[in-house]
Amino acid sequence: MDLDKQYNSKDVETKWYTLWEAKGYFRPASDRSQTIDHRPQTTDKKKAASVDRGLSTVDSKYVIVIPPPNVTGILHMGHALNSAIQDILTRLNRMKGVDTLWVPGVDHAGIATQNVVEKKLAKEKKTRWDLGREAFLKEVWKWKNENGSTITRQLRRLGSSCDWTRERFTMDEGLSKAVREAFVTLYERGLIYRGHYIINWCPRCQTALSDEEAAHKDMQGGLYHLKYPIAGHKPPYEKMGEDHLVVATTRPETMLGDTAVAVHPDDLRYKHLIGKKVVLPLLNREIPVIADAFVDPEFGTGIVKVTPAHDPNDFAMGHRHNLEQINVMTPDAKINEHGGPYKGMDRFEARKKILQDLEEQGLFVRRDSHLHAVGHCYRCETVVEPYLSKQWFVKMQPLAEKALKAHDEGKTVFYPDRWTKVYKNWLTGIRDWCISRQIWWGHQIPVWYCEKCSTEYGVRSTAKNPSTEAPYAVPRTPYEGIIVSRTTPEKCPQCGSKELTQDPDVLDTWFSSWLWPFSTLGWPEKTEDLRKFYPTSDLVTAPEIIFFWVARMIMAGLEFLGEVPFTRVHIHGTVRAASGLKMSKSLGNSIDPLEVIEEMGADALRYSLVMLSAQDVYLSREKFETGRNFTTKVWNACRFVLMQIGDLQGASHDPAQFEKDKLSLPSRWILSRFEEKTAEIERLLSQFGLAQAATELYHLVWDDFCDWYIELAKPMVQSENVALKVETQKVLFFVCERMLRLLHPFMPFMTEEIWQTFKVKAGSPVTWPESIMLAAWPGREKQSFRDEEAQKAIGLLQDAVTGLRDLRVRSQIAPTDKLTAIFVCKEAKTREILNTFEREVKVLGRLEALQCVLEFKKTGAMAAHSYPAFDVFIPLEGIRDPEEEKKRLQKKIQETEQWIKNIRNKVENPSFAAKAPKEILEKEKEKLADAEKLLVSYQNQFASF
RNA sequence: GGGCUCGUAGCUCAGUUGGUUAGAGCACUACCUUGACAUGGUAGGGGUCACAGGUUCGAAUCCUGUCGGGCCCACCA
Repeated sequence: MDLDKQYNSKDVETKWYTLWEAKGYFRPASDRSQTIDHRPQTTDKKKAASVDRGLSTVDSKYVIVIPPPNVTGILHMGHALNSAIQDILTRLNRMKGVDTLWVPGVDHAGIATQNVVEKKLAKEKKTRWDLGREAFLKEVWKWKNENGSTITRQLRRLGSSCDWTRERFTMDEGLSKAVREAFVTLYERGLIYRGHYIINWCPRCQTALSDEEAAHKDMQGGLYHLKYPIAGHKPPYEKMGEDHLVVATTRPETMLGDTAVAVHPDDLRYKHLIGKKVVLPLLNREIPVIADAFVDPEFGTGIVKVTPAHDPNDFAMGHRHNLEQINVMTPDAKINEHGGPYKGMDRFEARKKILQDLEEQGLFVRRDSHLHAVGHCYRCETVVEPYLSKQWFVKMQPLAEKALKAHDEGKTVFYPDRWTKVYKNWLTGIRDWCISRQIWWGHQIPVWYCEKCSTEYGVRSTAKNPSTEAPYAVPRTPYEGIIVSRTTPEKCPQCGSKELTQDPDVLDTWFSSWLWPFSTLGWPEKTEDLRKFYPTSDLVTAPEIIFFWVARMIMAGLEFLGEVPFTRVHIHGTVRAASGLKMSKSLGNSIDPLEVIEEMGADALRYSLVMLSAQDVYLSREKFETGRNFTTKVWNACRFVLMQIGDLQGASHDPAQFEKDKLSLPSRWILSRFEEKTAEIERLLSQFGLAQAATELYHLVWDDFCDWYIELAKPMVQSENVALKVETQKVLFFVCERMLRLLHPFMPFMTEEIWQTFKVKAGSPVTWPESIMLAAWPGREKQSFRDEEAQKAIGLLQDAVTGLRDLRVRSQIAPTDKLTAIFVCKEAKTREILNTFEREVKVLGRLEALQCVLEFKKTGAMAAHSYPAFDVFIPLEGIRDPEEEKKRLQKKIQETEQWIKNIRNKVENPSFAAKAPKEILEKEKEKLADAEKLLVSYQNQFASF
């Protein structure tokens, strides 16, 4: 019945998690056949009526949206923090009796997963092309089935109480259906188009990426200045603007695709050259000099080489001037047949060779060191290439407008608020979303091309000038020869041909993730879950995911269901290594959450993380010790309580069992303290202040409960006064049980383990829920124990005891020596209180006897400690170092005088009296009185030397 | 270039809408293996709240500027 001396996190965690899941506690209450009574039970009906049972919100629901982790992922600290926060919110609401749902799952992580499997194949010297699409996909599924549940298994280790019966995967049948529905719906609404544009291309993954997937990093690179001869001139080229122009570029290899050179139309230096031709070196192609306002005359020479197929700006310029687009690269970033002699070279190899060749021809001017942002593939870190290709896009502006409107109507709220701006800015300047990926693992685009009436994927042949497919000129009717369909079509509706080919590309993984809040609930079917749980309540995620996911989910929710998918968005900090860098495996600075769980337990991990999460979390191993020590403290405190209460009959968690006025002061105090802090914690939690709430709880448990109440209770439970003894046992039990419930969302495992023992202890006739998970959250109960008087009294007691302890240390009196102390207090009230606490002060201050007197003259060797309300003296064999003592007192006197001066200045300032609130004024006056009393005490002491 | 954020004890950070003599954890010093707990207890030392102005009776907190970190966004080659 009692708890083991040491907490065994491993066994306890497995035991309870298995049971919780088996019993269906993770499922929403409305799903379970038996109704669970969340109310604390009481045997006294009359008193019960006065207690708020926390049932008022039973009709409401709480649904949290979890970011689906990547199927290839393993749990890292970011997940751990994210899941800990979500689990706290979930457990909290469940305890409040709210119908609570948390749907878990993973996304298929198209590129990442495909990379993993391709790497595996590479070991057997095979590529996906060797296998073919179908066989390759089989391999990926095989891999997924074998390895894809790692992360969800790890989430369980953390204690995440998600409803695993509803677990989803973005490639599930249902979610795939949702993806098709979304695609086709958007297409029908004219919000999806296919176009020939510059996109971010990863040469290693060989696929297009969205703008968000190309992470820009500042890199020190070169800005190369090159000479382009003006047509008709011969080397040497020495007169800039007459026989040649100088252009600057960071990517010299793209010059192979140059189709113009541009200057600003008003740039007088070059006006005469507009319309003339220059000769593209190495390839000896004549290209025109054009005028375009995009060119910044201030930058470099004011002349830009224009490569429409390899740079988004040049692409736009190319459109304005009807320039040819010459793609000089193959999908794996080698120079293609348009690159003449450089064909077959890798882009960086070609760069070197080109610079070398230019140098030989006297066309290389110089290289400047240049810091610029270079895009990198977020999955493999390869430098992405702006690349011209035909891709599918979602037209974002109409979607973004809805999201912005919803936000203005107050339908979405960010915590903390500053992220609102980030969100809105992104939406305001949003660009179209490239959703097609040239990989195989994912949702294949539900578009079919008729082999008869459309050649080569339909539109490509008709698009000689891609400008006819500008993003905001989307045809209202489907492209001819293109079939966009929710189901696999059998024949072409135009010509009846059965020779149909599905678009080989798949959709961006986020195109399935952005549907998550409703696709997981069954959409597009009109399911019961969807009706009941949509829209959801909260989303908890990290800032880096706002664009990828949060904003897009909001847009999707509004577009497909007409409602925001969640109202509150909680953005927590990023987890970083102590060095400030992002934690990542490749940097070797990561701390594996599972190792921490093994070593210290999941509860310690969770508590530490949450306490640190007020801002970005900078982690080092030692930081987990705080949580570990705290869990140990809780364990031991509960162990003590269990030992003390023995076989107490009728131990109950019913607040109605106590009559405030009849309790001892310490009990009144701890009950008051708990009530006060519980309200505070409730307040903090309601505004997502989890870190602050965890800190409050930490101090409540450690400082108030363990350091003071338990110490005060020790003499009381050993008292011969049976009534006092039993009362104290009951309060210990009551407070401790309540503490466990407050702690449960933060440290689920240990609290359950202890609580079950408590439950056994409580015995009949009190009935308890089966698990602490189903017990009531104490935050909403009626306030009935607030007790100013007790708080004041215990404050005095704490001063008295602390003062005595201080005296002992300062006077070097052995802790075991019993002493007699004299308390001098002017006020009868204070004397009365100290007298009441005689027993407690004696025990905690290790006294043999104590006296409370009105006045006292120090005689002989005595040490003293002063408080505004009283002085305390103890006899002393001999003062160790009188000079030290004198100095100390002098310092104290000085400090106090300064203090008094400060308050005087304040209080006696007429403006203060006129303008400050009365409360503050009163407080200041009290302070002044206290300070003056203190000063007198110090001066008296000093005088006695 | 734009935006956000931070600068408080040796270290990591709390500090609500301005109002106790600015707090905690770790580290440090001294004492304590006391029957819940040494992953502990008691007591103590340690801070011009980055800097300079301003608003105010009153500023760590609000405003302006400066310096110094970090992050995000951005198509200037």
